[in-house]
Amino acid sequence: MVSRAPRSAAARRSWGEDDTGCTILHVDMDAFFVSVELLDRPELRGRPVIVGGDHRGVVAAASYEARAFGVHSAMPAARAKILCPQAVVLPGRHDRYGEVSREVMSVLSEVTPVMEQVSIDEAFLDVAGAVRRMGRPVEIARWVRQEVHRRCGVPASVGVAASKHVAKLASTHAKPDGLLLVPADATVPFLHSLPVGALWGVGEKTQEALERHGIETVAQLAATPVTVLHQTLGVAAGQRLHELAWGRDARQVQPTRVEKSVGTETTFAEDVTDRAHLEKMLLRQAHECAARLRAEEMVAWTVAIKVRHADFTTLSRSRTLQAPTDLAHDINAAARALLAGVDIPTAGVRLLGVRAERLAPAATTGVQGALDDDPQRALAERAMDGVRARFGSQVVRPATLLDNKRHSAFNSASGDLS
DNA sequence: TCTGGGGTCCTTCTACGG
DNA sequence: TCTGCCGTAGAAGGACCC
Repeated sequence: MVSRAPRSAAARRSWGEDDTGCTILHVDMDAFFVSVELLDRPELRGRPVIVGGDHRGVVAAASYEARAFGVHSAMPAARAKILCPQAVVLPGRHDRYGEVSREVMSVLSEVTPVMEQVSIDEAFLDVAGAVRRMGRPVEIARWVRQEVHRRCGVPASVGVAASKHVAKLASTHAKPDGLLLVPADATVPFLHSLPVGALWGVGEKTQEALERHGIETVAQLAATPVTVLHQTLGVAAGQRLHELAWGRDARQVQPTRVEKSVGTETTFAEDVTDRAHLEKMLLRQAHECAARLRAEEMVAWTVAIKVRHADFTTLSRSRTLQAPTDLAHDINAAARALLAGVDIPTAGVRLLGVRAERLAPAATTGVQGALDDDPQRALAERAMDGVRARFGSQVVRPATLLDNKRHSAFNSASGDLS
């Protein structure tokens, strides 16, 4: 996928050869979804290719040929088609991307168990324990790039540095298909060569706030008194950015991550004004959340809904349950009660979502389905998991979600229920 | 141009109990 | 009994990441 962080051409140069202490590798796949598509459809190589971007959608990934026309990820599909009308637009095959991602992560896990997968297409490695076996960090980075390409068929860029933040920025500036080492003693000069928007945590709004204070580069940010940053961005964000601007980042590579919420949301093909229609979607989403909770053997204490109006104003409502649950019945009941307290605007609802929050392990919490006084319901939902696992996710569903000529809740990924 | 879907983290506001 | 203060927790919203 295309990083949205700005890059600096000046930073894409040699910063030195000494990788002493640079044990953090950030491995980032180049235009990952497009790379996988080209792997399966080599005849598209050299052409502008866009993945995603259907009706009301945005671009998920763009080939470098498409990027030459100004196309980038998160760009509305309509805009991308105007900029590059000759692009080949593909719908996206997330199962396939997941398959290749697992192959890539398998290669990385041969280097070290101290690996933190950040997303489908990137991971951090702390190679301190692998140096004796595999060589210096830069040699390991070269091995990673070569083996990922040889075994998985997709290009990877690697950043090598003394901290996660700088390794991440290094891989960004190594793209496409490159390797960039930022030696420990080059950390501050490297950072200070970048625009402020390159820093992790500086998006559009933060950048605007900083620019109002005349801060456009990391060097200017570093020179700004931290108290000014506290006032401008809040204490936490101001402190964090000031530390990052001086190359101070003590975060460790964390091999195990604990999930804090699971959710699903759907943008309707057309804005919806019918409350019954919305409730039907909530039920579908509650079942999806619950199935994922059970698959991960977690229960949730809090249920939240998200409602985006046609004019893009977005509101959320949440409720903490009397007891944690992994049942769609409980999640749906809470979500439906929350939706009941929300006015449906005459222009309609664009997006609806359900999220299960404050997760806890089911085994140690041990209160599954406590809200539900019907034990048969829990058995039924678990039986549905078994059937889906064996015959596919579409074979069993609540009766209220069964298709008919007017309502086909499961028919469209974009959530067109009518 | 018109804005997905999956998440995390932080700030602000409010309610509540001592 | 009422009011003010303080700490804490929950809710809501916003910004950010990929």
